[in-house]
Amino acid sequence: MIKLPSAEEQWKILSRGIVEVLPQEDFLEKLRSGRPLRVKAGFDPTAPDLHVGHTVLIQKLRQFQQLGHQVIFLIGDFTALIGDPTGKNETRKPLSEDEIRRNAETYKSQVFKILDPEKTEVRFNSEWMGAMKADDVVRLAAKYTVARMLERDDFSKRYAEHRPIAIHEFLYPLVQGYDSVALKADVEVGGTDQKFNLIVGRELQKEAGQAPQCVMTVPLLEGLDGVQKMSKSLGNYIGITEPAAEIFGKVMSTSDTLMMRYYELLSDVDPERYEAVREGRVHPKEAKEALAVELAARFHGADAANAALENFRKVFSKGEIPEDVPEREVPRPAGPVWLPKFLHELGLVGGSSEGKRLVQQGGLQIDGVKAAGENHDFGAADEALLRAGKRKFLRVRFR
RNA sequence: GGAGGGGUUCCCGAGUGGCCAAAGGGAUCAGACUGUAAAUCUGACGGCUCAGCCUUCGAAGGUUCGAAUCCUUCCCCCUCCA
Repeated sequence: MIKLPSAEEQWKILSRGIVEVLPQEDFLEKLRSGRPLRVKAGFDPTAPDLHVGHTVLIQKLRQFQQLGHQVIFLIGDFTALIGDPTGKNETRKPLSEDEIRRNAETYKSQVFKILDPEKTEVRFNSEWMGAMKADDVVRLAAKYTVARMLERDDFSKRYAEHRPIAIHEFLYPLVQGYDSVALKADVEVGGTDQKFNLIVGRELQKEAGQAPQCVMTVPLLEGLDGVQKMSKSLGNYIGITEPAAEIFGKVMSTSDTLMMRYYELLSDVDPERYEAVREGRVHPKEAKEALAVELAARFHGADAANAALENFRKVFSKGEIPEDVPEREVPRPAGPVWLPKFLHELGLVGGSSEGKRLVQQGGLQIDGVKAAGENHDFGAADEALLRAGKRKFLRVRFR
């Protein structure tokens, strides 16, 4: 049996960066009991590509895990089968079982970059939900009232605005809550948007004669635009499977304000350093680079992260050419080429109109010189280095 | 079942017969400025063999010299009443 640190020590670690724990006293009591807690977090297998926004929660789970608690990684395959009706988005197509299984696998491989697979209990809620008969579902539905459902912010808002709420949307919180019953969860962690669903779990556990779980919420991470929450569909995310250089570049492109937020929610730096950054005692550029290295290293290792840093400095700080410029061989043109088309053929732009625009606006450099016109004669040169916009490089070799 | 509102270019959203590839905003891209920051400014922003041509305004037909705008049918979304 692992000896757990004192409740107070644990609290110090676990309370960092969270929004709230309900009820707090109860949570401390559970920590004091000294037994490993069953800590549940649910994931929807619809989006197999994790981004760093998801990792806020996963990092929290890791803390629990490192303290000796039992983390339960719940994959909501049953819920995914029904299809997710989240608010404004149009109803998603239900996934096939095969897709779900594949997604779940991808999920696991990504999550286990952070969590210890040996110590994580992976479960699927189809295990118990799939076995339910219609009458079981009715019984489950009977445990909650419409009025209480409408307490959910999202529902009440839509109800007030006369926007539709489909009946099955009511089932989501219920199913999620029932998962806690099935798993006998002591704690459930989720994003703030999950608060209502997490609380439903408490109610259902009480009904089932269990001690209700504590509910811990973590903030939703803002995406790269700094306003909306990070999500794949908004394209404002940093994916954890992205190449180190991409992760690095994306972190560097954040505003200073957003960087602070990322420090708060994603970084593992020690408290002194964190304070120094927060108080502006570290130059923002330097702080940002450090964060970019930290995140790139988390998913790709220190070597890749340092390489990304060096390459970044080289290209953007010193204006040099990156290490790994992709190359293409093309037949030597007979005379001057029309650049818009040429760029399109090389895949540097989406179409010749776009290429034309790029050239006109001075966004194209050939061997470090801004292209003067739409036609260019490469003459007898054996190769040329093209730079389209800020980040796209290509070396063409003529043969 | 009844009544009403609506589907416009990536998104929001103007546009009710020609001056409409379609206002405005957002997003995006490029340039300037920088710390590849943010903010700001400038420009671009359907496609193409690019002073021209082709394809767009839910779909298909029709009226007209001419339609996103008018008519017909159809599809889809939403609200209210029951």
